[in-house]
Amino acid sequence: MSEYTSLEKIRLQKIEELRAEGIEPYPTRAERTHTSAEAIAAFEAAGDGVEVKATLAGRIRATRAMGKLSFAHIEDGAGKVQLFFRINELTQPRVDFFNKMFDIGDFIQASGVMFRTKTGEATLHVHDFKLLAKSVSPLPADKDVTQEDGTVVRFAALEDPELRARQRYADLAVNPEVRETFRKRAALIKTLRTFLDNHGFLEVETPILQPLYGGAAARPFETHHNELDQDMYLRISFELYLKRLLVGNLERVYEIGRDFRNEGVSYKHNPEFTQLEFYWAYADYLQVMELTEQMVSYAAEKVSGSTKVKYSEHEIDFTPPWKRLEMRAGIKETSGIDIAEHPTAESLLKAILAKGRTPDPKSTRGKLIDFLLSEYLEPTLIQPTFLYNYPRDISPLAKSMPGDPLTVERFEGYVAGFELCNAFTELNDPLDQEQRFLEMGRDYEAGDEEKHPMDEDYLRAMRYGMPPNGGFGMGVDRLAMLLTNKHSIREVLLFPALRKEEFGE
RNA sequence: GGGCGCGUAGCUCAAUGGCAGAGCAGUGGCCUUUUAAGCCAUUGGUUGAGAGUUCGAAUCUCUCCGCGCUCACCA
Repeated sequence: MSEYTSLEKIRLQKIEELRAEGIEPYPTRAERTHTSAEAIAAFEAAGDGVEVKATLAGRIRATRAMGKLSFAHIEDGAGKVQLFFRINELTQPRVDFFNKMFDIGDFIQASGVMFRTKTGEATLHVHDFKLLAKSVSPLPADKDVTQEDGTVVRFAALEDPELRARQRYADLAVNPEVRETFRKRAALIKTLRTFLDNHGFLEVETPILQPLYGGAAARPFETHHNELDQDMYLRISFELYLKRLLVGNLERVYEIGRDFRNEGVSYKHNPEFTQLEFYWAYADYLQVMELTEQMVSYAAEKVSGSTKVKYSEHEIDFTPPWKRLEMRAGIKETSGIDIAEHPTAESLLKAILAKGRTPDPKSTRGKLIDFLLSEYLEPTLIQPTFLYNYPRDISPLAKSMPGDPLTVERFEGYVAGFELCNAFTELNDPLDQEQRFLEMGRDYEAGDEEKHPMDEDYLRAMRYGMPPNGGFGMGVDRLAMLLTNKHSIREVLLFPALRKEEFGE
């Protein structure tokens, strides 16, 4: 345990004094009749001369002592309300007791009658009060005031992004808009569930701890089961397990849960993130496209109140239909390179080098196309756009287009210049799938660390027969960013991954 | 992992080679309708850690730690 600061020592001293006076600083039970918002609403609704009694409970956020009277603001889950202490009802020693022993950050219970102050604020006139929990460490100091025009001005807010993420509890305690962000996030996830439930999808849970990983090109976290003496992996996607369920005649399934990828961290990547995947029997990627724009616009409407949301300097319009752009055309338009004219990696690499760009020279053709996509096309895709038809060699689980074996029926949804979702007409041919795994295995030999291992059980499932189907995956955190106007994934994760903190011994 | 930047009181920030400061928070006092309450007084620092240069380092150099931005990576 680290040393207490001088401010903390003063508060610890107060705790001792309270106990010496027979006052428990952490009493077991609390009472309240109204939340702050309920008390104010009841007061506003009551007619003149009607007394509104209330017992409130919350955390002290500001105090203003004036000798024979004191004001304080407390905050609870519903908002803030002002308390008014006066010697007439409480006696001077009780007012002094409040001023001396209560600090910002303490939890208090106060009973009294609602009234309006000279400045018009609905306030609890306190007749009795009680400490509910003493705060030892001062919250990161923060004061704000709502001005007459309704704007909130914040003074000395807690802003350090590291501290805010590491001590999210303090961030939440002092920054109400952070609480609002996470309420919106919860609403988003609930909305996605409702939408899929209403469309006949069954929510399922598949293993997070897996003997073999797959379904995406990513490096996994590895762990070990002691009793089984077996290496295990944290899943990098849900895909292969959800598609096993289609074999089992569950026609529409979805899962919302955590994926883990042992890779870099950035404003749009966290090592664990929330993924939504669904698989839809007898549908293809075009039907999935339509369901996607419906689902996302529905979520935007429910969470933000409109299918148009402000993001940075843009207004993103999720109203269907979204723009559809064939990937080849989009790349040609933005980079000037027509990938169809370059059927080999060598030829395409030459064309890119001629532009003065330098991709990894060992890249496959698919990787080069992806390079063009992210370098030229992706930043231009601000409004929701479906890019469709992808090269086969970077899509080992997607079905080829009839008559064009090198292209697969796949789309990705882009918004605000980043990838939001990824979907395809799923490969359901077990022999083709085995071939793709083998190709991936060869790439793996060549040193790529992100290739699919052969999943024999998945192939066994496929051999029983899998209905044709469309599959879909979406980064829920990224959608949460879009709907809350946040520009880092850390802002929509309560506890984002951070380097381990060193505490003194 | 590479590049750039940042780290000063509990919080937000000054001080660019010459006495480490302000506002808020805290502590003591005055104050019966305040709301960033006000007024008077006052506490609080190993300037992220360590080493070096210098008469003198928050400031310059090096190493380390942490964070941010960015590149790579992330089909």
